[in-house]
Amino acid sequence: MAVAPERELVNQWRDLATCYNKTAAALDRELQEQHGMGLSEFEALDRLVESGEEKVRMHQLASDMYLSQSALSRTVARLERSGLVERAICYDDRRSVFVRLTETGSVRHGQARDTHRHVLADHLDR
Amino acid sequence: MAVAPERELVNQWRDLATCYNKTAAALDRELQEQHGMGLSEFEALDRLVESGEEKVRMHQLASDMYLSQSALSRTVARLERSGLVERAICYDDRRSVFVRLTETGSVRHGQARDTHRHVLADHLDR
DNA sequence: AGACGTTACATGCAGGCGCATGAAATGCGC
DNA sequence: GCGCATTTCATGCGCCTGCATGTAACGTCT
Repeated sequence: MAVAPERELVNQWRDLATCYNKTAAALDRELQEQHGMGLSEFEALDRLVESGEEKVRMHQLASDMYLSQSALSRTVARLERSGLVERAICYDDRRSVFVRLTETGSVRHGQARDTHRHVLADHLDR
Repeated sequence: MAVAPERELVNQWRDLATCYNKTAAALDRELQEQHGMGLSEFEALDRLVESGEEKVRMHQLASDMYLSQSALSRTVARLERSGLVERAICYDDRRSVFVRLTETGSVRHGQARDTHRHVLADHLDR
């Protein structure tokens, strides 16, 4: 009688893992094929747009993402290389780096957003 | 009125991603530190034990895991290198490979299992 | 001002993953 | 039995990740 909750816990974990991995894989595939960007890139863009701010510090961006600091640094580097984002010096605190959405970044995000939401609707049931 | 469900969907996805990544990271860290094995290794062992069978085909093992076929192949290779598992030829179908738990594999799984369940209890609420 | 601990990013490195491919065994149609 | 598509697993390759570390800027204490 004390073993049932444990099985329940494991099943819950497996469902979580399966659902996450399937959804993440689908998102990454669709975003890559249709918009030439990976999942982390899109998620970073999405946070950036959503913040409402014109430019956001790396650290702040990292804070509400699951990515590590180093992974975010490289993600932003990829976005910059693609021209979707620009880095700018923060004069208040010269250690920090501002990340700013470019014009094309805004457009590309808008397009990718539809794909993103659509895949989510397909894989997450309410 | 038609935008609220969309936000809800995105929030659901973010919660899922955050929960999964935090849990997976904790599992991997604890299993690595305390038992010298990664998360995929443990999950594979767990499926193996749970099957009840003495030996299981690779393909069957892969079927109820989120891992790709190539990733599973390497995971089993690592387990074999650590002596927790053995590969055996399947004489019915010589393309297939049986995976069999070793004595030490069984012991190590039993130990790691406690860590695994404990971490799950910490990170998943019912 | 000078020294020291802290914070914010970038980067070398090792390791895991998925995709595409390779190699071997199987099954199917003729 | 022969050829050809299919299945099953292994592996080369490129990419991404986290950890540990390096570098520069900041803050504090004296």
